[in-house]
Amino acid sequence: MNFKHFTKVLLQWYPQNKRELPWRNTQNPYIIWLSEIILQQTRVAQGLPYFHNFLEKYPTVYDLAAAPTDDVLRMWQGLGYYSRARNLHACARQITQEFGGKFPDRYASLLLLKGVGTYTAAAIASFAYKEKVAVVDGNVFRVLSRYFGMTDDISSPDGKKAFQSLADKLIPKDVPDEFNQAIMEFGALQCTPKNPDCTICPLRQGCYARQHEMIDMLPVKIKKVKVTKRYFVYYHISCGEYILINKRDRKDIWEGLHDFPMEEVETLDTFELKKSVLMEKLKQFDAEIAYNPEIYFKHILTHQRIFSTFVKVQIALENLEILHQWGTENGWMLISRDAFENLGKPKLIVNYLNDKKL
DNA sequence: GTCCGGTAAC
DNA sequence: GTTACCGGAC
Repeated sequence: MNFKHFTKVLLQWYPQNKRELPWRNTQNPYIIWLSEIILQQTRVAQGLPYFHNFLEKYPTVYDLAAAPTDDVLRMWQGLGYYSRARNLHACARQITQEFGGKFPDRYASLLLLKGVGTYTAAAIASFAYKEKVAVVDGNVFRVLSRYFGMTDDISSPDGKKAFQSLADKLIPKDVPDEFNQAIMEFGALQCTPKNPDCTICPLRQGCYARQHEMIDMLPVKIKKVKVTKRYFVYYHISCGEYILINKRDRKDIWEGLHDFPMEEVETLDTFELKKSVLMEKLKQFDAEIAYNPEIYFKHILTHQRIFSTFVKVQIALENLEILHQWGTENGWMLISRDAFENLGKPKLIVNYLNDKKL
């Protein structure tokens, strides 16, 4: 395994490259805790002035606990994620009221604190008490996934566990605090999210991502696209050998593909043919209409779930000319079945035409 | 405009 | 298990 090499290089790299930051070189849990809460979701440069302001105004956890919540929130102004400030304050009161003013000194007990999750508990436990528990933050995901070629999804709980497990195997028992600082600093300064300079990387030998040209693909983070539901009512309007079709335009799915005239509705449950604007217009034609609301197609895209029904309209041949005119006015085309066959269509339409559900 | 990121609440 | 929370960098 490369474990030994990885850890050795990191521990060697860190003292030569680390930034001098005010919360390093202290084992005061209050200072470490304060800095870690501020640094959650926040870059060092942005958090630094807040850290100084807080420590000046609240030198001890008692000062912070005694402050009005409004003051704490005012101090936090501009830093974002304001639940952190509320939790910071609640945690300070927790410490003074439930823990006699003394921070818990073990990972498991630190997790009981408001606003302290696995990362922050590990950071405090290792930095203040040298407990051998690995921090896993965004930097650690990146460094480990790239060096070891770990493709687990970091946005899933299982993926997070896999990284925690690996980090816990890597962390040395003699200098767990140094290791935690080193791997995060390495991620922040050397193994950066974008354009890392691998030519000067001390871990380039043995780096999986570099050897496999996967720097830009790691870590794997599966985007949680929110799936929206949409409801389409399609009108399959034919006249002899001709059908009325629609070319889909920009700013929506299936740009440039062909489908039918349609109406998008809020939900199919309450859709009624007699309320349809299109049906109203179709009344001018001599037509035969078939619609079964029981039958619908479900179509799944990455970010959309489409439910659609089809209204079949057969128009008398003598209406061909006026149908063509009406279609043109609406930006549709009246073309032969054969011609439609040769146009690109969404899978949903193809499924319908193939009678998948009808 | 897109990406980034710990925790708690849902 | 999934989502809301915020501001800054690019």
